[in-house]
Amino acid sequence: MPELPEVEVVRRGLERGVLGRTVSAAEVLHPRAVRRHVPGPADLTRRLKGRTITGAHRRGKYLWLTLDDGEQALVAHLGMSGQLLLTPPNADVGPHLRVRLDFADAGSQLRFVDQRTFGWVALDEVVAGVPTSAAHIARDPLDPNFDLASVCADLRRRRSEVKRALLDQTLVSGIGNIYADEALWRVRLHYATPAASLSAARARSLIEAAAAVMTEALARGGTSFDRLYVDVEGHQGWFEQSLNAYGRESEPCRRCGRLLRREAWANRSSFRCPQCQRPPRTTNRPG
DNA sequence: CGCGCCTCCTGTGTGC
DNA sequence: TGCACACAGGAGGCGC
Repeated sequence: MPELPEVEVVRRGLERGVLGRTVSAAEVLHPRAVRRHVPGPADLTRRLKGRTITGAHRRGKYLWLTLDDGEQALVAHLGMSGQLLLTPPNADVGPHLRVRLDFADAGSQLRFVDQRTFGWVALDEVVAGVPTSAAHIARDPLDPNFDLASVCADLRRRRSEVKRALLDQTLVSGIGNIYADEALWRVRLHYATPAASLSAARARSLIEAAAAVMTEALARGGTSFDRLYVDVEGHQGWFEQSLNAYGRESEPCRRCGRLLRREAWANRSSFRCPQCQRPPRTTNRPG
């Protein structure tokens, strides 16, 4: 499941692998993969042909390649299982290839491969440095212009559980289920704690913990928990072994030794330590 | 309008 | 062994 660190690894790979290269042809093999490109697959491939890639950018989990016309970008969201791979042109094609870009230099191909097709690619107009499809996405904690104080203030105004707020990409972007659970474990917070009940210091430490764990994950090449995340060369990341909460059901907490629990939450799973991350006190008490 | 539930999708694992 | 079903979840859409 690609979250910020995994998407950043892919972005860096693309920066090394496709900058300055000119698209000679594009093919869409599954229409669902370009559903966010409203004019349709034919329009996408026609407009990509002949364009040179000038930059590789990211905000949260959104990734985009700017083009030499100065106004358009090829935007990609990897969803659950999307991969952007640079492969030799004659490399085997698996069952999940959705979009393919050939380059005029006849070097590597850029392939969008996606088993579950929650991901997508689209050509989008860039406004104020951000594609329109990502305009609603908040800055992420690794953005130089990330405003920590402002995000903490917004977090404390939320009338929802803290984990729900962490996962809201319009509040702070880049955090998914894995790094949300890791950040909550680091600051000993239960996922159901009301966001509005956090002190300013606690809110700040939580966002800082999310930033720290994602920075550490990036340094290890990301988390390849379900083997669906790989970099542009097909290599896995190595942060899974450093996870303290996610995926560690019935394993001992690395702080206190109690066995971690997996609990159903919002149609998903949450992992927590029953000792370090106690449930919030119920708020609907008389008086 | 804020909040939270539902849905999209397919490979993998499990239980009967 | 084969079938049925639960599970994984990012995020847009929609209902309250």
